[in-house]
Amino acid sequence: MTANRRETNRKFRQEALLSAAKQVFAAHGLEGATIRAIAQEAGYTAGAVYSYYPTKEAIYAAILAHSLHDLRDTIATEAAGGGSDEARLRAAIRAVYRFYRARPQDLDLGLYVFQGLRPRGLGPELDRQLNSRLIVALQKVAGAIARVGRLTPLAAHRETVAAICYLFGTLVLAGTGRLKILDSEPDALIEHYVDGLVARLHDARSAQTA
Amino acid sequence: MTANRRETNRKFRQEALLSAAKQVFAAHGLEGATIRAIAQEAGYTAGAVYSYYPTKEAIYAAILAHSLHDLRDTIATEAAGGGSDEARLRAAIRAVYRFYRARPQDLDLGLYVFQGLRPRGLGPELDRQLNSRLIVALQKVAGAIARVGRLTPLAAHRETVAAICYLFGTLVLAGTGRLKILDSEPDALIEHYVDGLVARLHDARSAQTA
Amino acid sequence: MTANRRETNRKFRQEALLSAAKQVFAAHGLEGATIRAIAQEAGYTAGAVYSYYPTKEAIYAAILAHSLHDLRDTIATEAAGGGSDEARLRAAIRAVYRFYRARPQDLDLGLYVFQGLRPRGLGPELDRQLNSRLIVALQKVAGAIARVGRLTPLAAHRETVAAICYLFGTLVLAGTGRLKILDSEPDALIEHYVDGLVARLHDARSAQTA
Amino acid sequence: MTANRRETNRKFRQEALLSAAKQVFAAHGLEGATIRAIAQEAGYTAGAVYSYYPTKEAIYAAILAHSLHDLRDTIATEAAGGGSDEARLRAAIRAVYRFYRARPQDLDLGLYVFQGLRPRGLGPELDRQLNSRLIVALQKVAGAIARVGRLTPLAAHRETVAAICYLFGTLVLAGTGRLKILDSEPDALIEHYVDGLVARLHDARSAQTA
DNA sequence: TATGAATGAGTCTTCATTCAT
DNA sequence: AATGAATGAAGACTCATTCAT
Repeated sequence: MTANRRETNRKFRQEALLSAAKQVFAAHGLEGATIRAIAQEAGYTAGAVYSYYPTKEAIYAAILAHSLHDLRDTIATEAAGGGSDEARLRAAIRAVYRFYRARPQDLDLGLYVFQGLRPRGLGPELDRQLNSRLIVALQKVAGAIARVGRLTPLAAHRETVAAICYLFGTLVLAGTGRLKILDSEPDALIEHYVDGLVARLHDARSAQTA
Repeated sequence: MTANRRETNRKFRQEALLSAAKQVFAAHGLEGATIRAIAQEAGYTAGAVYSYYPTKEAIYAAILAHSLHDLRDTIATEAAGGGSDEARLRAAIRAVYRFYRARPQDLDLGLYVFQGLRPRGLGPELDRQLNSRLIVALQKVAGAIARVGRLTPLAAHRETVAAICYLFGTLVLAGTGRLKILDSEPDALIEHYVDGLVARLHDARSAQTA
Repeated sequence: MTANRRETNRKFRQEALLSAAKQVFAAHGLEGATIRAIAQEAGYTAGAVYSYYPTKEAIYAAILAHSLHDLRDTIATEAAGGGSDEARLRAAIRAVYRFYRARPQDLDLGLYVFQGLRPRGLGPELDRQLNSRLIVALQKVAGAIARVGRLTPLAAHRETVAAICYLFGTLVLAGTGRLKILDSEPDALIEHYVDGLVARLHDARSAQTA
Repeated sequence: MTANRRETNRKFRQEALLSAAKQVFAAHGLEGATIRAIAQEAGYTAGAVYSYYPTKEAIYAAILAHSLHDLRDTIATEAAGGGSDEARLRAAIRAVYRFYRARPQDLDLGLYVFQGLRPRGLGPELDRQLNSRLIVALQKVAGAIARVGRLTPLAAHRETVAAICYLFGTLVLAGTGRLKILDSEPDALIEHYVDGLVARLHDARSAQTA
């Protein structure tokens, strides 16, 4: 039991550290997120951080994993609510959108990790983990799309991917300030897209029925 | 004349340096693109770089400016070809897509510069330049969309922005390897989107005529 | 207690570093006093220095502050000894003289900091500190002069400033080796001046009495 | 003759360069006086400077030599004017004072060169040259003092050195801004000193006569 | 003589990381 | 588990100086 308690404590502090890291990251950006800053935010010394994470990259990885976990939860929660399939579809897409809109750093991090900026050492293991989580998260959306449009899994998948592309494109452009220049609101763009998508799905269903 | 020759030589070396910078940037990412690495790639000493660019940021700016310039040219060329409005519209969208698909670093840079990672000092001047170029580039697309769908400028603008979102989202996801995991081809996604867009525009036109 | 011990240790090493800095400064001049050289002299790596002083200028400031502190102490001690007002006056002037004669680098630093060579960033804060200390130190001298000569504060002040001019002039010329060329001993010059000053003050007193 | 003309031209440009150096030095301080800045001020490229001076230190040396030359001229001119010995004495001292007051950089340089800040390579040769010039310059003052006070050469020399100490001390303290803090005007201090000196010399003369 | 290109040593500073305590 | 001291490699940038032209 004592060992258990210790383990629990450890986990707890590890989480606290992660939380601090997120805050620093959000406040100072990826580059400004030094180990020292993170430690300080958590009330520790730089050295102490290494009791919990072997490497700075490991912290990034943990944040990212956390983020994806949260994303899955969010989708599950929001898309699980009662209502029609259509309502759940709308909810699922909106959930993803709002999630990243509210946590732009998570988007940055996700892109950062797999982009040219990639820090070495994150390696394929994390990559696989991320991918599986991503797929699981998307399955919800794909399922909803399939049901609303009575599409084959393949067609539903394609439509889902398209939606994801649009979604992330909107998020990125909004996050980089380009949308403002184009005098456009990301929320409206998303709603517009979802409306179009639903309409298309209904059409597909009608065509099929006919 | 000698002065002229010298100036030419200088420009040439400046370009060579930029080229080296692009390569380093492509190979090692933005963070790995140290002045030393760039200089070495170009066969110079670090100090020599400063004869051509006063600052590391200036190099980034130059690359970005270059990229935007090329983009404009590409669009102009590809979308100017004869053919129907529809053909030109397709050409314009494809041009943007192919451009960034072929030069993923340019996409990175464009996003990088205005993101959380943003280096200070590039500032509003470059921002404005980028914006104006972006808008000009988009005008081509918007014009084509308006003509094909006989849309009001406002409606055409909205449709254009949506297309851009989709376009960049696809590019980003492709560039970060996500699309592969989702078993999707970016080319197909783009074609699919364009087809849908054109169809929608034709519908709009018909509705209007009726 | 442990914290106390640590703090003490830290202070100690900080002082050791300062001491090293002074030596480097004395041996290689202000320009030669690079962070690396200082660190090396103290047996550290360059990076370690930054645990103790945030900036190179901070080291300069610390040395200067130290110096001024010592100067005040020296004057207080030497001019506080028993004896007549005259004796105390002589003691005070000699104290300043000997102080800087024994630590020529401190004179350099004091001049350096506020001269054309001035490093930026030391700024007004240190300036004010230096000034206040300077004035306090001089007050002792001015007081003695006033008492010996029964002068008004104003007259005493003027005489004090004159003495300071002479004092520092002698120190600078001695320090730069010019006095040797002129075949003169700084000690003798100071004594001579003090003698003259005292005589003048006595005269003033007599005149007043009469 | 052609060789002569060439030589003349060369000297001329060398002087122009020196002039530029002085200006840069005055404007940016000793540290800010880079070869590039000097060259630019003179309308040259950095490389060209090396056609005239083998080293940066050589430029410093040349400026200093120039300065001393000018000083000698100034004294000669101002102290040569008709009038009593006393008038010439006053004129000589004032000349030195005004000279350096008007060209604080020259004072800096003089101190710089022989102080802890000393750049290597200026060497004993220049030192000797400077010394001899200094002595010559002072001889004028010493002569005047001797005549006014009817002093032995030795006594006159001592008085001269004392005057020099006072003079330079005042200049240095004024230049470093200390005098302002002490609420004193350097001009007044000098006048005061000269008055005192002259009075003393008259006394000495009277004593001797009696 | 003058240029302009280039060098190379050096500057301060930052930071992830290690380790004795 | 945590500290605090220290390292060492790296980073951008500067500048006197050299040299082919």
